[in-house]
Amino acid sequence: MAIDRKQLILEAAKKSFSLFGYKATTMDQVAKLANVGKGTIYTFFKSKEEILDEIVTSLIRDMKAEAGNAIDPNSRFDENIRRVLIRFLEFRKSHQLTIKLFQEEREIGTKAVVDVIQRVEQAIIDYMKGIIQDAIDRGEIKECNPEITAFVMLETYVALIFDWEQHHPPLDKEEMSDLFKLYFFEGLLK
Amino acid sequence: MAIDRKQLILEAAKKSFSLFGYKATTMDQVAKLANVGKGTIYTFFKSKEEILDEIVTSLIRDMKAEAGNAIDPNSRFDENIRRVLIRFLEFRKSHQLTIKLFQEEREIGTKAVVDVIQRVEQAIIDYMKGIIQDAIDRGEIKECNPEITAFVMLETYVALIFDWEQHHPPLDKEEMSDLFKLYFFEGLLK
DNA sequence: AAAATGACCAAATGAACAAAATAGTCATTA
DNA sequence: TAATGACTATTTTGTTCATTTGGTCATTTT
Repeated sequence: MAIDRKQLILEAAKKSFSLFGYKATTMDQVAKLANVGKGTIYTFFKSKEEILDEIVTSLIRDMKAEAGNAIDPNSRFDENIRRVLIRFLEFRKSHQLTIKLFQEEREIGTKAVVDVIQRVEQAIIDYMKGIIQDAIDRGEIKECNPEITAFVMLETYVALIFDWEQHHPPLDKEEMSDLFKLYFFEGLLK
Repeated sequence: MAIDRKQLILEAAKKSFSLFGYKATTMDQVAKLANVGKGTIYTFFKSKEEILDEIVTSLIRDMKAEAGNAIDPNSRFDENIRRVLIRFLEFRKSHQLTIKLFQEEREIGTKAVVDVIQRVEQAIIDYMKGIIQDAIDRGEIKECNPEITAFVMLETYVALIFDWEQHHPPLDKEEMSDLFKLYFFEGLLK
């Protein structure tokens, strides 16, 4: 069987995006890395952006799979949702591609990258939304808007992990977990 | 009595910063607006940045005063802290100077402006910290780290007001209030 | 004498232009 | 028929240089 050129291109692009970022990756470079002519790329993809889109689509698939593994049917809802969130953010922290893309979004703001990050974030929120809706249906938590709830939880986690550390000593996993439990599940009121 | 030249300069600078931003304001412009020679400015201030610092210091004083007015001794803690937060963010939304400065921070990232915004944010957190510590002392809420709690509350509010609206219909005050109560005070668990 | 001033300067900025690089096309090739 | 890389229109980058700017200080005004 002949080599799967499309796959070669996707892998080359992913490697280059991870190493140099989206903007700094040239199509010539991708062609060379994939050992194909540049024209070949355009028989599989409409544009550079479409390559990124396809890569991110499979990235989202991987993230969801990882998040699924984090769920333990024997644990309570609040335990599970915290584990899912941690998985998502650790995925993001441990994969070179996501690190580079988030960095490029903040520092350069390349349009295609901003769009794609938005998709990743929405995918996380949609995933959590499902879990939250289930918990409501099962009567484990109070009625609430699942989308807003997922949004607020994600924003809070991101703030605690990325922004708090800008001016304070970082929080360890244990502390994070306790804070989350206190703020979102038990509430501050005595 | 002679005109207070220092005050004239501060007012001229504040007006210009509000209208054009910090970077786009020139010292010649401030001098002209204040009807003083440029050299005079430097008998009162060491640098352009020092003018901004002094303006923001008094801005923080005003914000704290406004926040203080929002506190009603007859209301419960959670009602009060929500009102204080709303006051802070409305202050920020309704004063031309803060609008311009936050915009310049995001869009240009002028160093002096980034520093000054950080000071404003820390001032809000410190103020809330005090209120939270009081509530803990009075036994109204559970033990918690007041600084982290203030930080998370501010981040959440900002996310709901500024980020949520990017891709969703805005939340009205009533909804915001209910969400805040649910997430932070009562908790999601049944 | 003290306070105020604006001409002046070194450094920063940005407009304008040239050169290089790049995404995407298409006639040719294998 | 699938693959290719030379080619092109458009962006991006690098460079130059006139203008602008924050800040100083010798001079003027009070």
